[in-house]
Amino acid sequence: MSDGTALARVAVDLPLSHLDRFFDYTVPDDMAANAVVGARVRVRFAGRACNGFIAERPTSTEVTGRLLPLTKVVSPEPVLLPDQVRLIRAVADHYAGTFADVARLAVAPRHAATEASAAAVWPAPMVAMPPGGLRGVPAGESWLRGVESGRPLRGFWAVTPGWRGDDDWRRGVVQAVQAALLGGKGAIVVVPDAAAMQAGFSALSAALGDGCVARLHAQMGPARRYHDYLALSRGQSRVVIGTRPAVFAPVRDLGLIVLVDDGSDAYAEPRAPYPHTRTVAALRASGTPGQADGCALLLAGPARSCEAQRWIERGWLGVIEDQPKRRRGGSPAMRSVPEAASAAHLPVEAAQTIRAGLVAGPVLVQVPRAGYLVALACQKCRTPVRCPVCNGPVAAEKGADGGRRLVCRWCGRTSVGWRCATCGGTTLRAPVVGSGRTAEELGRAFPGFRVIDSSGDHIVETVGDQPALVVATPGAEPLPAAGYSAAVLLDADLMLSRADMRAGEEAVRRWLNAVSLVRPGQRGGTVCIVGDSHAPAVQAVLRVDAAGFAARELAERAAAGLPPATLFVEASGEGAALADFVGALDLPVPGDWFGPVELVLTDGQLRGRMLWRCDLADGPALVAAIKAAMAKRSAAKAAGVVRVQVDPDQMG
DNA sequence: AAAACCATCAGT
DNA sequence: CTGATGGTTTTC
Repeated sequence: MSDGTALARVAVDLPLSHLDRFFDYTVPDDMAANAVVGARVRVRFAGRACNGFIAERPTSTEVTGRLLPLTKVVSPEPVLLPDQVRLIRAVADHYAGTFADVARLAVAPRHAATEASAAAVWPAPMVAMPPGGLRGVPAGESWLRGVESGRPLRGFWAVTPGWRGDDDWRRGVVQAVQAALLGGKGAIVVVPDAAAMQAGFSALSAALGDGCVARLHAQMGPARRYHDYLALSRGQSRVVIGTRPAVFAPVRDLGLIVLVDDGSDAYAEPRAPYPHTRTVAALRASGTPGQADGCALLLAGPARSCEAQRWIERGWLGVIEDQPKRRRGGSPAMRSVPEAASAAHLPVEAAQTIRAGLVAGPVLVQVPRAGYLVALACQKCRTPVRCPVCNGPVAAEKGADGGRRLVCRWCGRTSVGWRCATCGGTTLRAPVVGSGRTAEELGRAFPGFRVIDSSGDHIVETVGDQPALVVATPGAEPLPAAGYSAAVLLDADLMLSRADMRAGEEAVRRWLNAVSLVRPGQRGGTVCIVGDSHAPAVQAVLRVDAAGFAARELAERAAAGLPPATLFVEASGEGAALADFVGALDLPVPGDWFGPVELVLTDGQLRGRMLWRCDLADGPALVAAIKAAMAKRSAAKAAGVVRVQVDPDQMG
């Protein structure tokens, strides 16, 4: 139908997956000026008032019946660009989710007061590309020139791990953004956390000028977040740095997406449909044939995820990295020592590394996050269990006979038949120990030095150049003013023995991120890994060979039929609902399915979990079938909730 | 939640 | 054949 009536195609905010499409409304004359693409509207849908966005302004409609008019244009602000509409649709389709769910992740919530006050001045960025960064790396310079001339190049920048002042990932990111700006386009930089956002923001502001870089981060507060979001959608700012939501940012004429440390678990969105930032970035950079242009994509970091490796091996990403010689020279000197014979107490060589490092500056000691280490205490009176000989902390180990025995982490002596010295109790409890205790222990071993403890809820952001012992969990390492003189990476074997498909990849990533903060070997920087040097992950760090490790890991995953070489889809829910869902499923492709793999009791209810696996090529068909089954259930108003996750983070 | 749709059936 | 009725499907 095409009779000249003004029309609006609306993405209505509905929770039902069988209604996951656009609906056409007429635009009353008095709303014609405000009803722009991307505007928030109110509409009547099935008798009730709903929120929505105008996704298109079509000139004709397929709908044969009578159209309802828009109820109201909430605001003429175009907060959803056509480019985002396509991206949100593509992400929803990839994850068997709905447009409405993805839109909720993509669009900053409205803050009316901010919208009205508006008119902040965003100066135009200045561009004068500094040396170093990508320009100091083979293939980097030509990559930058390509982006500058508007080509949608995709690259993986393997950042050499070692302290180089501000010439770290930030320098290359600034250059890449400048290349996009020189090409007349905008840029998005996505980082894992708020600390990295601030670090990157400072670097970008210093290079481009104060006040021209927008930030997007869920914890910024509604007013600030909407303020910066509007600056982008209005075209006042062309550059944004932020966490997960930034990958959806309304940047006009997008020329580049940069994703820093793509292996970080912070990129796994915890809300439905659980999109991964790396996948969203790839979808956005790829564009839609015939509809949307793609843009350049740069993944950057010292580590290499299996997914990145897969893209590299398929030629989808080009590698930008130092020659091996420069990579070695730019990295700290590496060594490893086996864990002390008994348990996790500090080996002599690690203590030497710390002592030598403390002469020249701060020393980083990386300890696994609380939850991996277990310290024992008396169940009754909570008194920590101590070694009867040296009063050191004690760990429980399995003895040769299979029975439990206690081993001192200081002196290594074993004991059996423990009895609490305070209350006489004989039952042990195993509370989780954080880095606090380790900091305390290390402080005692190196008296006279300042001890800085950074983890969890007490993260220390920076540390000066004076000698200090810095104990930190992965991701919580304070940024050093002049680099760490040394680092000790504790409990490598423990990190690698986690029951997680990604244990190795994740350990290498965390270690290389720590190594990146240590001065190069030429300037005395030393790193000591405490763990089995035969483990491939430890070898990868010793040889600064993230690429070799990723290639090996990817081959192993492919051989085992694990992601990213295959596609997994997980469905979980209460037993009857899950069974109903499985019944509604019409599997179109060959593949395996497992399940219900697990029946766990959650507050008295049976919860089932089911996994499907198929070749990547069959992925779209499997996902479409899963979506169809969900639509069937939602249309039939079926009872119970089934949660579907495509590419789940944990495979169990 | 409301409207539109559709099959069925009693009353012509 | 028509119009009333009630359950099902659609929803612009």
